[in-house]
Amino acid sequence: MLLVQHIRDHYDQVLLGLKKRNLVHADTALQQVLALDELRKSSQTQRDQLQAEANTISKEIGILMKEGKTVEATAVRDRSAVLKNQIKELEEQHEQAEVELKALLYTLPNVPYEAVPAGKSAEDNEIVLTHGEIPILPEGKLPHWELIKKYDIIDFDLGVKIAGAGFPVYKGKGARLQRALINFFLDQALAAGYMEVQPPILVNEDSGYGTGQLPDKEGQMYYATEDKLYLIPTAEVPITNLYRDVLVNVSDLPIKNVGYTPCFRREAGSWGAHVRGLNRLHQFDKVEVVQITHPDHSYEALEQMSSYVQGLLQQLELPYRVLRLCGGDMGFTSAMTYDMEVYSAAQERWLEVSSVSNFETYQANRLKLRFKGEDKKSQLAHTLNGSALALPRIVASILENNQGPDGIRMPKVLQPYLGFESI
RNA sequence: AGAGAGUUGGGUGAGUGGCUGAAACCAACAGUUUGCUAAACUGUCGUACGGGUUAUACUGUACCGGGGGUUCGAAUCCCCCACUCUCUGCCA
Repeated sequence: MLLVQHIRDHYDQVLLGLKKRNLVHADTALQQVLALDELRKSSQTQRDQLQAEANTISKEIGILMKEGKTVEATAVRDRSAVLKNQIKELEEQHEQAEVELKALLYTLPNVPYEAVPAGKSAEDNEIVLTHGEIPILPEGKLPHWELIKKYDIIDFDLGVKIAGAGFPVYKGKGARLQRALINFFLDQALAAGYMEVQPPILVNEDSGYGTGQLPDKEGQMYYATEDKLYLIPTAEVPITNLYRDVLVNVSDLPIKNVGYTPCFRREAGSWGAHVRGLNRLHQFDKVEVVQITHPDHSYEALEQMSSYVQGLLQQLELPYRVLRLCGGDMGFTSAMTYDMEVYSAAQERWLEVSSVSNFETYQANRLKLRFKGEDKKSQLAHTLNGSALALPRIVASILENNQGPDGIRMPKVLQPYLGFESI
């Protein structure tokens, strides 16, 4: 959530930023934010003054009562009744301004960082770099959804029986590949200085608001109505919310956490072409890294996280490219996002396997995640996160890119985890 | 799931209608003392939103799990909700 103070002080910059996101009514919305804030402040000032008078009167009454001056006390009490009504009115005005202000702020996305390119859609994303050779596959190459059948390692039909479409069952070497990837990713993150956490995979409503899934994205999450809990769409939600309402010491920054969780997405309305096999699922596995940093260092951290993820892809011997998302394609809460895409050689497509973002103070403001600096004042921290990595599309590209007449070769780094060299 | 107890500042914990934004202790911070460390002593020490100021100072209001109510006045009384703990039941 944007800070009103920031909108007030950097109006033009915020406006320009929101326009980069192609937000049509940005100017109107920002003007309205300022107007509501003014109303909020003026009604508070008036209310506080009256309340101060009322408080004084109450004390006087107390003293009069003690002295047994009942008549005088009654007279003062009448004045108090008048004040009470006025206060109530101002209070309502104040509260309404606050509620409307908050509702409006919830509809405003984060302001993009200056380096974010303008643009409307994925077409306009900037390709930062491309790495690795695209393998030339022999005749008869198969897409991964054929390969998993041929080698009987992932079974979608069984998943349909148990849950439904988009809930695959991993079997034999397929299951072991999952486990190997998860362990490999976690071990790598540990080596890079992240602390491992195992968070709940169901979260309450407050957590959904904290990281920005709510309000608005509730349709994308599975919801357990009986207990009012959401299944997490990403470990970002529980891990970042560990720091909701937390005041950390500046010396503790940066905080670096990593966690493996399954992720659940309803993906309502997004099924169609290009979502075969592992390309899009309702349940998938992901290792997520989260950082909480000092505002001065968050973009360094973003670059760090980006190269960290690239390191993983290099070790897995997958050709990839890095995109800097344009204003129109970036997530609601992000100030800048890099997407990592691997090349899946049988589908002949780039597949997004990671998204690394800096949210600056946008989430921290909602979370009330602050740190106490050297000047003893508390200020909002910056939050970042990235997939490191999401499994299904990694599996898809490993299977496709490494297929050969004698089976599917496994990347060297995974072999110690797998206990076999090929499928 | 049933019964009971509880939720107070960074922590422990007092406080049952006005003198309590809140004792005391601990932690933290600053200073004094000290060859260093430690100890001792003194002081500071919640948050949010306003007013005010170049910025401080100063000042108002609110906040004792959340919401509502009673009252001139609520941490304190009443109602609803959430959460925690204990016992019983069930169970990986």
